[in-house]
Amino acid sequence: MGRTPCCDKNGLKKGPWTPEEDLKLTNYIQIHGAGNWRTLPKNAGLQRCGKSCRLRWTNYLRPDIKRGRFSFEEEETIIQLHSILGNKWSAIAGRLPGRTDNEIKNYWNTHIRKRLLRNGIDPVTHAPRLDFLELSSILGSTLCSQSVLNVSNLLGAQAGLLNPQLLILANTLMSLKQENPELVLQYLNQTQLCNSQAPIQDTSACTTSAVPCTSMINQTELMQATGEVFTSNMTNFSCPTYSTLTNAFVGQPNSAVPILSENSNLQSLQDGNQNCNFDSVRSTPISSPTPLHSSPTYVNSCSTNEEIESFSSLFKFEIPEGLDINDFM
DNA sequence: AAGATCTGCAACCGCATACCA
DNA sequence: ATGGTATGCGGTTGCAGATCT
Repeated sequence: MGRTPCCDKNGLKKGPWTPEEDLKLTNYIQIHGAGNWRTLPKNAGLQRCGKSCRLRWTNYLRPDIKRGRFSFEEEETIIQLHSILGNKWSAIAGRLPGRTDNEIKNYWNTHIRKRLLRNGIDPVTHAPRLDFLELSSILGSTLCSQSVLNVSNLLGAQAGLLNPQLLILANTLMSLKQENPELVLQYLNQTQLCNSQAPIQDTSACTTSAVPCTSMINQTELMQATGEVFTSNMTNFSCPTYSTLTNAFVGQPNSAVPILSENSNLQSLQDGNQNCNFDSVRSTPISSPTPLHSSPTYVNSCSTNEEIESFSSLFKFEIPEGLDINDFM
């Protein structure tokens, strides 16, 4: 139907609201009630368009608006609702008393979306991202196999479809294993990185299928352990804590490295690895219809607890049953 | 210390839909 | 049925403050 008359007519103010304008709008609505936004600004003595007034009232001045940070419960609710409703912010806001659609939208774009991305979850589909599955598969098949293969050869022509740095990462792990297989195997056994019940030496359990080997791999720890190696090979991929590698491969030879829960992972990261940057490894989500760089903000470092927490659970998704990794190769 | 870059959020823009004459 | 207006909604922008180099 007909287009809304543009708000920016002559004499109408735009931009941030002043306290005086807020007061005028609030006073008017308290007396006359909200509604009839077209005539409201004139009646309230405001040089604003009705649209601007409505937005200001619904998103900021309304007395029932809950200000402040979102609680954990609210955040979980938003994620769940978004997985069902998509970007229906008003519908989501309807289930979160005191929160506006604009506030939820902003919070999604600035916090939740980035956290999901860091966790390897596509914020559009809420499914694990394909490139992370690929990396997981590469790492699993690489580390669990006795034979030394070039990952690019392993993937053949499909390798070009992956983030090149994923290939570098996998190749680096293979190089590490080639240079010092005993340490790698020892570490793999300690961390049960290969999900086989048998020791790594019995590689048949792993080489038959990459998927079982990579399910629920604690890859955060793997990343920590190999971070120093990456530093030498990758300019943008560095974990500055040298002790991490030595602790993992040299220290505590008799004590099994614990399989970390999310919380303990968080603690270990907080203790010494806060500056790890994995973003260079992450590629534009293949499964996402919208390019990553379309977002006005894009994380490029991990420095907050929230990010560290998210980071610690990286790769800890389960590969769905029935998913044939060969479909991607 | 200062400039560059990043981040979060309020506000705007334009399209879609509802409503009404 | 048609067309004009009001309102709702989602995407995007701009800016101030924070952080980084």
